Formats: sequence, C-alpha cells, structure tokens
Amino acid sequence: MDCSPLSASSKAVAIEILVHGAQSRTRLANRMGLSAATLTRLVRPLLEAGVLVESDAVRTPGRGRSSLPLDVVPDRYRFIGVKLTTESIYAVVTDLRAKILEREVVAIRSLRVPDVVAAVSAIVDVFQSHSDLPVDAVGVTVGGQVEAGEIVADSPFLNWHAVPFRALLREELGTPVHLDNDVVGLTQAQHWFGYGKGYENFALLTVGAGIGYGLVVNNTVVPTLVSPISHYPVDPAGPLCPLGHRGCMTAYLASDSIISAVSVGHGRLIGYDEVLEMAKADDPIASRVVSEAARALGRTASAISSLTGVELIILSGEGVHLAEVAQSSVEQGLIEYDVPRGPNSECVVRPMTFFEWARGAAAIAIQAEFPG
Amino acid sequence: MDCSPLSASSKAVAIEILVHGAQSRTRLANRMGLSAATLTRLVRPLLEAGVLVESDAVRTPGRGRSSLPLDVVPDRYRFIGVKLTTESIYAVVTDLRAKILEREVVAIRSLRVPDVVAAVSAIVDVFQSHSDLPVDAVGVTVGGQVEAGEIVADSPFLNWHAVPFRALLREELGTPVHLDNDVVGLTQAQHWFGYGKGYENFALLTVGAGIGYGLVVNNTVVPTLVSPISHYPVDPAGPLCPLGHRGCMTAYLASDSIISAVSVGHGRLIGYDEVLEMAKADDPIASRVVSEAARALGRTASAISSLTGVELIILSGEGVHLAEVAQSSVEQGLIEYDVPRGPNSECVVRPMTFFEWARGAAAIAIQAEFPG
DNA sequence: CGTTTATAATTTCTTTGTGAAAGTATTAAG
DNA sequence: CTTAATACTTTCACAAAGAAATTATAAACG
Repeated sequence: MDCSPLSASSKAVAIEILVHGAQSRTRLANRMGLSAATLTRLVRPLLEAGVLVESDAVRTPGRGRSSLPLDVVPDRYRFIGVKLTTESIYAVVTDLRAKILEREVVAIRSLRVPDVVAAVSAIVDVFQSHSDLPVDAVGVTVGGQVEAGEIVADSPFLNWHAVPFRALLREELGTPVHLDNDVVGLTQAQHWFGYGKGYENFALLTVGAGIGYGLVVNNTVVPTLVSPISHYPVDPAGPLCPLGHRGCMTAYLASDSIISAVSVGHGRLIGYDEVLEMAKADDPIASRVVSEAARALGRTASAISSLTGVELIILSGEGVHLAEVAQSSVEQGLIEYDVPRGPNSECVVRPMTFFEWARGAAAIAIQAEFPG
Repeated sequence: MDCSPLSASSKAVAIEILVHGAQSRTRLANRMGLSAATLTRLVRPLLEAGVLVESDAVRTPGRGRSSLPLDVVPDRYRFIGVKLTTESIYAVVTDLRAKILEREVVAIRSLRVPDVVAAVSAIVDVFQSHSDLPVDAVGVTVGGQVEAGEIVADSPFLNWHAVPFRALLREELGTPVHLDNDVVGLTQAQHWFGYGKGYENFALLTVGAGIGYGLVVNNTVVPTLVSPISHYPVDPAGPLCPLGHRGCMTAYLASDSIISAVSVGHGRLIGYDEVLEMAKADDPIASRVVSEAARALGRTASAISSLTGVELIILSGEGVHLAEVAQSSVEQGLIEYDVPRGPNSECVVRPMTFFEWARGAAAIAIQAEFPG
C-alpha cells in the first residue's frame, strides 16, 4: 500500500474514517479537533491517492449545503490474515475495513517450521489465484511470544523457539508480511473494527486451549506479556493446573482442564462440546465444572476491572460458550466482591470463530501498512 | 507561577529538567528527540522568565566546547502541599522539585467542612508568615473520590459528600488551590520525583487505614477509581471484611482488620505498631495475621503485574512496615503463581510518612501550575 | 604558538502544520 | 428573488521544528 507521501495527519484522517465510517469533512474536523480548513487540506492528497472517495451528497434536514461524505475505498486494497493453531491454519482475505471476503481452513500436517511456511504460502497462493487484484500485505499471528514482529521467541503450542518466522515467510511469499501475537491481533481488530470500537480503553479476555489477554489503554494496545494471565490465581482452594498452581485460570478454564475434570468424573473421555451439552442438561459433574469455570471467568473480569479501570471487558475465545451456558455464574463471579459504587466496567460475552482471529491477523497487516 | 507566555514545548523542556535534573541543551535535544536549534529556541524564554539558569560550564573528557547545564531555579517557586487524614493535617512547603523545606502537623479538631477549611487556611498562613517569599500554589489531597479537581464527591474517611472543597479553599486562601485524590497525588509525586522516576509505567499500592492504588501507563496517571482495589479478592477462604467479602484486601490489610484480628486472639486491645513488634517477637497470633497479610499483599502485587504489565510496583503506606517484618511472605505471595518466564515486574517496598503524602499534594500543585 | 579537530550552542533559512477570516457553493425558507 | 444557513475552499499569517551554515570553545598536534 503506497502511502509514503501522505503526512501523519492525513493518515490519521484516513484511519478515523476507516474505523468510524464515512463522514463529512465538517464532522471529521469536529471529531478530530481540527479546523475545517485543515481538513480540506488533509483530505486532498488522500483523494488524489485514491485512498478516499467522495460519496453522493447527503442532505441533512434544514437549510444549507449538502455534505459530501468521505469514505475509504475498501476494495482498492486486499489483505490476507492467517492465524495458526496447532491443528489448522485459518486464513481470510479482507478489505481495508477488515471485512472478510474469502475464508479458508487447512489442516496442519506438521508443525515443523518449513512445513508451516509452505502451508501458509500455499494458502496465500490459492487466494491470489482467485483474483487478479494484488494482495497488499499478509498478516500472520501465532499464540506465544513474538519479538519485534520478527521472531516467534517462544510458542508452547507450536513448540517453536526463536524462529525467525517473518523472514522465512517473506522469502517464500511475494508480498509484505507482518507477524504478531494472536491476542494482540484480535485486540487490535476489536479496537478498530469490533466490539471495542469507540472505547478508549478495554480488555479482551479469551478462553480456549489457552487463556489470552489483551489490554487497550488510551487507545493503545499495551504490550502485556502473554503468559501471566494464564495462571492468574482465582481461588487458592481450587483445582490444580499442570504447573501445580491451585485454582489458577488454566486450572479452571483451559479446555484440557475442563475436559479432564468431567471425563474423570464420568470415567470416560468426554469432548468439550459434549461437556457444555451435559451442563445444559443439568448433569451434576459437568454443571459444577462449567459453573465454577464461569465463576472464575467472572472473578478474573472483576479483577481486570479493579486493577486496570477499563470501561469494557470482552470475553471471548472458543471456550467462552461456557459463559453462555453458565451466565449466572459469570455474573456471580463478577459481583461477588463488588463495592457500593459497583464495577466501572461493562462486561460482554462475544464468541468469535477462528476466522475472527484470522481477521485479527489481517488487522495487524492493515495497521502495519497504515501507520496512524 | 506566571508561565502563561511559555509554549507547551518550552514547558516540556522545563519538566524534563525538573524531573531528570540539570542537563546541557545537546543532551536535552537527544533525550527529547528534538534538534539542537529547537532547543536553543525553547530554552531562551525559560531563561528570560527566570525558570531556568545556566550553571557553570562543564568539561567532558575529550576535545570540544564545554557544555552549559541548564537547571531549574527551585527556590524561585514555593508550593504548599496539604494531606488530610481523619486525625491530622500534614502540610509541607516545597520547592519546584517538591523538596520539602518545612513541615507541619496539626491535629484535626472537627471534620466539619468549615472547620477543616479554617484549619488548612491557618496552616497556610503560618507558613506564609515564616517567609517573605510568596507561595505560588497550594495542593490539597484527600482520601476518597474527587471530581474534576473541584469537588470531594465522596470521602468515607472524612464522611464528606459532594463538598465543593476547592471553591471553599480558594475563597479562604489568597493563593491558587488545586485539589485531588491523595493516591493520585502520591503517584504523580513518585512518577516525577520519587521511586517511579524514569519508569514509563508503574503501579503504587498503599496500605494503611485503607488500601490505595495508583497506576501509571505510558507516563500518564490512569484515572482508576479508588474504591475497587480495597476489596480485591485475594483468597475466598480468607477472613471477612466489613462489607462481607471473604479474603479481600481490606480483610487482610486494613489496619483495623489487623488490629482486631490480633486483639481478638489475645483478648485485649493491641495497637498496630505493637502487632508488628509482637510479630517480630514471634508471637504466634500476630505472626500469623501479619504473614497472611503480607502474603495477600504479594499476591495482589502479582495480580497487578499480570493484569497491567507494569515494570515496577511500589508498595507503600503506613501499613507497609508489615512487608518488612514479613518480607518472605510477600515474596511467597508474589511468586506463588509464577510462570516459567517469571514476573515482569520489579516489586519494591518503600515506606513513606504522611509528609510524603503531603509532598504528593504539592506535586498536584506543581503539575497544575506547570502543565506539561 | 598556530593549525587542526571535535564538540556546544546559535543563527538563518526553509518546510510543515495549523487556524482565522473571508470567500464560494449549495440548499431551504420566506 | 432575497435571505439565512450550512459545507467547503482559499488566502493569509503564524508557530513549531529541522537543516545547514556559523560562531564559540577546548583539546591535540606538529
């Protein structure tokens, strides 16, 4: 995406429109605290570069000239987002607004680095063969610690250490590549295009094979380390996690923990989805495990609220369906330690598919190519 | 403090020097990412206004012209900081660097608003009578929620609600007055002049009659609500707090909780300091209460680290001496739920007197008169 | 000693970002 | 057709900041 000759302020205007939709110059000026004159000037190069277009004039009730909403040209750009899991590669093609245009899953045959690079490359090729339009950038996200957008320093899921993944991908793919942690990507996507839109600060808590945590303060993603939340202590009298912590998030909420707790109770192997079904059907063991997990989730959300002061907490991840099954338990955990003033955070459950995570990867690419 | 004709950038230079000490123009330019030319320009009005002075030339080994360090003129300005507690008013006179020049405590006779206003006014008058130099501004901090720097919305300690304290003080005092929450003031003071100096983000956790919590992210004090941390859940199997929470921070760490736990155990009223003495002397009841409180403190610090990603946690408040008595318990709480990578926060115990809090109030005045 | 070299600070000039104010374009109401 | 209201543009002025050249100072070196 060629936006080098654009000034930082112009880009800020484009991003405002990207995130908050088509707007007139006057409205943009008000929202961004700039004068109308400045806006005219900032918009001109964006129109010339074809980043923005003027839509048809819009009449507002009352007298006066109609306004000319400005909008980005989403189809002018195409991004690919790729999210790696241990089992599959989820990939999407999106426009500039991170709207998903195409999606694809392929099973992962091997977690060896060259195999994964080849598999990602294959998907990108497939997408590119579907259309004549070029892909502007590819975003890739993985669970685990990513250093400086270049190296997968440590991914317990993939069992990778110090892999210069971005360089390897760039060599293989023809397009620019951007790499980041998966939760960072999802958080960024939620902030710009999702449920966190319009919030200056919010937290994203995801539950699945692992626990994820993203934090936005002052409109900026805080680079929190990924690991510690997974073992956040909920109840020192709770169940044991593989690292030997009593009652930590992993012990309560990691899918393996839930599966094994219910399986042991019933003396047979029971899958995650089945656990939720059983809990819905009031199976006593499944109900207890699920409701305690939901309560742990609520308590952690409450702690996030207390310690960060965010206005919104989004609960998500594949495993968050348990929050729907045991909504009252989440609620209970949330308000258990409430103070008279009550929580200052709104807490919402928003299940997301892996394609949503892939969209997060695309958001990383969009952000990188469109630095605000 | 008359700094209206100074530009925002000039003020930023002054604050850089205020916080990080005397520096040459070249060094300032490097640290602030500005050109040497710009620095010369920004410094001139500060020299003219008498905010800065050039010290004697300093030689650095090697050739070249000597540098002329620039420093603020601390004695040119005088601030008063006032911290209200239920029992006393702690007040200090400071210079621009928040260095304490004079200090004063007076017992509070009545918590009625007009009486407190009169008492604060009396202290300010006493300070002003000590010197011919005028006071530039007075900062006042209180425990409880302060709205927009104007109104004490709710202070359980003083039992005040919706008191327009700033307006009342301004009427009584001749000087500019600034009002804020006490923890916000202490946090700001620590960030600029204390142990948080040089950190982009850190947390301050104070223990005393109540629990306090201040958070700095991206060099900005996050306006977290004061209340929720007081009832942060540490261990759902712990002791009960007055609000009925099991094992919350207040239950473990509020001075009343500790006093009453030990007093009940021994069947007589025992003061806070005596509890610590007894714990040092291995009294079983006091030791248990103190070490559990210390462990709760460590666990909360660990949670702050996990959920905010700060680099530093400062433990303080009158009650933090228990962390010194039971250091190993704090440590235990900190690492209990550690992950392989370990905590990403340094955690330090820094006891502070109430005069330090008064200094925090002065910092509010300094910040308000010196907006960066 | 002067000359060279290195560093600090300043001056001059230019670029860039911004707003104020005046002007143009467009629309509805009288 | 005039007036008023609103959207946008143009012109001008100003402020912030850097680049490059200039001055100031100090050590090293022949």
